[in-house]
Amino acid sequence: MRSSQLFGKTLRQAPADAENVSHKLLTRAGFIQQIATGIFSLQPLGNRSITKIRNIIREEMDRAGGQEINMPVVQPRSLWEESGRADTFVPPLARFEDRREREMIIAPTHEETATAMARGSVTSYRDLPFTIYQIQTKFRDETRPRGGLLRVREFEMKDAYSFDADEEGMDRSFQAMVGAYKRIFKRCGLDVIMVDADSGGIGGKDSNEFVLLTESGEDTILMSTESDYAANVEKAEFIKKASPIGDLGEVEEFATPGIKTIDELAKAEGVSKSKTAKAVFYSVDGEVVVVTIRGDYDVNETKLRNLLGGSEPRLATPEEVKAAGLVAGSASAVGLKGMRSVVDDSITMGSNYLAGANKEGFHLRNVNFERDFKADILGDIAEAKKGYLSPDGKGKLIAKRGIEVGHVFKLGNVYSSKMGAEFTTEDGDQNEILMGCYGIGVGRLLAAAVESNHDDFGMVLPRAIAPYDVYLAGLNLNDADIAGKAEQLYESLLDAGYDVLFDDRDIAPGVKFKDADLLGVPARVVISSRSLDNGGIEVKARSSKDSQIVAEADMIDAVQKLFDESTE
RNA sequence: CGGGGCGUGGCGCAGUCCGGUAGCGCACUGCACUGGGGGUGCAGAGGUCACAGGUUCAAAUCCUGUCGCCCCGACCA
Repeated sequence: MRSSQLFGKTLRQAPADAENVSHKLLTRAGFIQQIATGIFSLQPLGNRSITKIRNIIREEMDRAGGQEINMPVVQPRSLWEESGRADTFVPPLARFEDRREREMIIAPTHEETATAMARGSVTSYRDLPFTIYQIQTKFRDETRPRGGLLRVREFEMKDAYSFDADEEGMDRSFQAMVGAYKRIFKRCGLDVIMVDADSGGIGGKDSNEFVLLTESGEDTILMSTESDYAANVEKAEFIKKASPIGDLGEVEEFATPGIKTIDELAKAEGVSKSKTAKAVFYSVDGEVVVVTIRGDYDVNETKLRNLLGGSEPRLATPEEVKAAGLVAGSASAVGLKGMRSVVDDSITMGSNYLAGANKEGFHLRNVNFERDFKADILGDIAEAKKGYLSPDGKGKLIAKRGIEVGHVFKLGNVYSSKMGAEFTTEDGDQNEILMGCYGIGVGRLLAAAVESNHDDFGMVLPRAIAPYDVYLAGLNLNDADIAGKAEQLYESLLDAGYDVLFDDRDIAPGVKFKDADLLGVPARVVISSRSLDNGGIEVKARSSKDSQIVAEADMIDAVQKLFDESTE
C-alpha cells in the first residue's frame, strides 16, 4: 500500500474525548473512528490489525478442533425466554419490533442460539462431542462504555461453544480451548495470565478469565506472592484469621452515644475490628436481608449474590433500612425476626463480639453466633484484599489491575436443561448435553495490545497484529534515481511476502518518521540520499533506537533478521 | 441511574462572566523555497457557534428546554 493512497489520516492531537492511551493512539493513528458512545468504525489500518487478530484466533480455534459457524445478530426474543434470560440479562437486551410486531432482540451473546443449533442436530451420543465457534458482532447497551475500544457497546467477539456427553468430555473440551487461548494471546504478543473468575450472568460453575495485567485495566486481580494462585477480586478467596474463642460471656448492653461505625466502635472499646460483628443490609428482590461479617472484613457482593441464588443484591437505602425497623449505626442480626440472615464464616472464627443493640445509641457485648443470632445462609462472602493469606496457604495476596481479554466457562447443563438439548446415551437414556463457552473480545484485544505496547511516540505493535510488517519511507523522492530505487525496494519487499506500507508522499522526512512511529509498524526501512551516501538502506526496528545501514541486496535479510530476533 | 465537565471549520482551543464585524494553532488548497524527526514564506478556502424556543434594535454570549459527548461512581459476558 502506498501512503499517498491510504484512506485515513494521522492526527497530531488526539480528540479531547479520548482519555486512555489506546483510545488516543488508535484514534491519532487513524485506526478507529467513533460514531457514538461505545460504537466505532474501523478504518483501513485498524481493520487490517483486527483482520490479523481474527485470523490468529481462527487458526488456533481450528487447530483445537473448533468448527466455524455463523449465528444471527438479530433474534426473536422468544429464544431468550426459553433460557429465562430475556428479562434478567444485564445490561437489558436491546429490543425492537419487526413489521409483524414480533419482539426481536439484538444478541449480546449467543449461548441460546448455540444451544438451539445443537438441539436441532444432536440426537445421539454418537453426535458428540464437538466445538463450534464464530467471530460475530454483539451489542450490549452498557450503562457506561469507556476507554475507546476497551469497553464498547457494539463489539466483535469470538465465541465458542463445546458440547459433550459427560463431565470428562466437557473438561477435555474446556482444556483444549484453554490451550488455544494461551496460544492466541502469545501469538498476539500479549503476556496474559489465567485467573479464577466468577461466571456472572453467563452461568455455570467453573470459569476462568484471561487477563492482561496493566494499570489501565478495570478488573482487580489478586495473586499470591509465592504460588500461581490468581483470581478476579469477585471470586478471590483467602484464609481468614481466626480470633481466639473463649468462654461465651453474658450479653450486655452498653451506651455508645454518637458511635455509628465499626471503626468508631472498635476504637472506643479499644479492641481490634475483628472483635466486632458488622451488620450490613441489602435489598434483594424487594426483600431486606441482613448480612453479618466480622468487622475486619468487607462484603464481596458477587459472592453474596451467588449465595443468594443469583439475585442481584443492592445496599438497602436509608429509607428501606428504616422501613424494616432497623437502626442504622446500631444494627445487628441479634433479635431480628422475619428477615433472612446471611453470615460470613469469619464470624464462626471468633467469639464474644461487639454488635449493635438495634437501639439508637446502644451496642451489645459478648454477642455470639448461633446463641444470639442465626444464619439462614452461612458461607464465604468476604472480599479478598492485598496482604491477606493466599487460599492455598502459600504466600500473601497482592492486587493488580488487568484487562479481561478472554473468558472461559464450564456451563454444564445450565442451558441444555432449560432448552431441552438432550441426546440418547449408549444405554438408551436421555441425557442433557454438557456445554462450555469461550469468549474473546477482538477489539478489546487490540486495545489491550496497545495499552501494553507503546511509548511516547506511538504504538509498538508485534508483527502478528500490526497493520503492516514494514514501513518503507522514501526520502528525496524528487530525485529520480532514489525514487526508482525506492520502487524497487517496495517491489522486493512485496515479493518477499511482507505487508508493506510505502510512504511515497511528498512531505518532510520528519512527518514520515513520526507517522512510522505512531502506527507502530515493527520494521522501518528508509532510503534517502543520505542513506545511500552512507552505503545503502537504513533498517530499524520500531522497538529499538538503533538503526543499521545495509547494502540494497541485503535489505530483505536485514528485515527478516529483525523479525527473527523479536520474540514474536 | 447519581455526581461533575464539555459542545465554536477536520483536530486542539480562545471568545461566553460584561450581548455589538466569529478568532488562533495544526490540518487543507495554490505558488515558491526546504529536504533525516510533524520545516519556512506568500496567497487562499472552509464555521446554521449542538438543537429548539424565548428576551433584545442586536445573541456564540442572557433565560428555558432538549440532544450529544467525556470523566468519577453504581453496574458490567
